[in-house]
Amino acid sequence: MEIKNIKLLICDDHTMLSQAIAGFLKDQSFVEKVFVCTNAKDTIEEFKKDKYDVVILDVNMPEMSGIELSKFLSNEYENLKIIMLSMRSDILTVKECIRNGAHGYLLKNADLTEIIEAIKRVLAGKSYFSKQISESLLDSQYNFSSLKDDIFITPREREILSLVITEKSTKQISEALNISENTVETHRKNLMKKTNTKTTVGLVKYAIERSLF
Amino acid sequence: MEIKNIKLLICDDHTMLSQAIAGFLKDQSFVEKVFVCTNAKDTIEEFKKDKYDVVILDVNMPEMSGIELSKFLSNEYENLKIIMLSMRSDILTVKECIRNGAHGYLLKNADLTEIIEAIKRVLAGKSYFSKQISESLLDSQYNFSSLKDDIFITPREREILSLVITEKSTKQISEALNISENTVETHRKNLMKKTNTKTTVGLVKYAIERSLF
DNA sequence: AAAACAATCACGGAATTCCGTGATTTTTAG
DNA sequence: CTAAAAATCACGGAATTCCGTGATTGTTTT
Repeated sequence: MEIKNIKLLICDDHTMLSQAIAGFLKDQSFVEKVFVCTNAKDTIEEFKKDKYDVVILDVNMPEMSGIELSKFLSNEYENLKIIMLSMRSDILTVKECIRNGAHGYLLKNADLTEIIEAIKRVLAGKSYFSKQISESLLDSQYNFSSLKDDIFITPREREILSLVITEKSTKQISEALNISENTVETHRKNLMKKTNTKTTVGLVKYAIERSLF
Repeated sequence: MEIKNIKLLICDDHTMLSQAIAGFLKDQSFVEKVFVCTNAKDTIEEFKKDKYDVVILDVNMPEMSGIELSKFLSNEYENLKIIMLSMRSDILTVKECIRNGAHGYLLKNADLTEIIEAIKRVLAGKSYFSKQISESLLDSQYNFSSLKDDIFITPREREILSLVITEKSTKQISEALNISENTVETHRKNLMKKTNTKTTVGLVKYAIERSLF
């Protein structure tokens, strides 16, 4: 099957990156159109106007993240291929992207030409991951610790975490939520267990890095 | 004065971005050469081999930051023009860049064509800042609070902060750096004062949010 | 209905952070 | 050469986090 007349959409709040990549892709012979968006809303709008074969989505965007957008688009458009773009290489994020419809995952510090490779692969019904990612993914298949990695934070835990990262102490949180300090501590302990961190610092990093708030 | 035969060097650990921008710049008539680096070390090496008119440096890079690199290059090469590239728009960072020799400051979410404008401006001996930045800079001239904002984190403090965010305790840090726990505590206290935070959590947020590491 | 999960609470002790206050020694820049 | 800035250290006490261990009560899910 020959690939041609492909229509692409890139969504990344770093305009400089998306425009530059768009310029690069426009030069490719198999590309018919490249549309650039800087946020999820515009992307959804544009999808109502035209049909696209492949979208390249930044994972971390304000308002609506690329992951949420991916979930939405993959539900709406059956044949659409989705490639995520991210500067983070942690497996949890990658897995979450896959669960939400992504077919490929590219690192921003990968070589630019990987994009071409990725587009061709996903159009051929296969998947594509930056080298570093695919290695980690393979590891995680055989690695025990990666399984318990599949973390689910409960609503209450998330609520407590949100207060933790605003520099509230256990006492302050307990007062804000009208529960005992012991309970708050238990939640914090469980959070640390689930996120596999030892200190509040780790918790904060976990939360911020995957832009939970 | 006409601008032509310009040699550019781009340094950004996000290869995808630097390569894409390089592609864009190569198409410009006034550009003779564009060299791409992904880290400070390679950049310094390359400068020993060839002469450049303008460098575009990412502010946040692992190992040696763009700011440090800027300081080094502006000292070594008198006529070199330096444009910083960053995703953060906080004035403190901008000011620090200026202090360290930068002539321009571009946001990654600015329009790609701004680069052309910036290059032409700095080559003409002027400065260039993304709109959002120049507005903030103007504000800060008249705004009191922005002055006391002028935080200077010393190299040592930065070092300690980097260990703090890797979940190291005061004791562990003191051992790693071979200094007393008291000293580490003092640094932490000073950091919290300077960053206007009350807890380690705040410190971690400060560091991550402006991607200091 | 039983198992699994979520949310709640308790206690005690070790470890760590936080805070004020003050001081000495390098190092750096004018 | 001298200020200024940076890095070093000290002490003591209050506050907070961290950790283990265990338990009760609802609420889903199968």
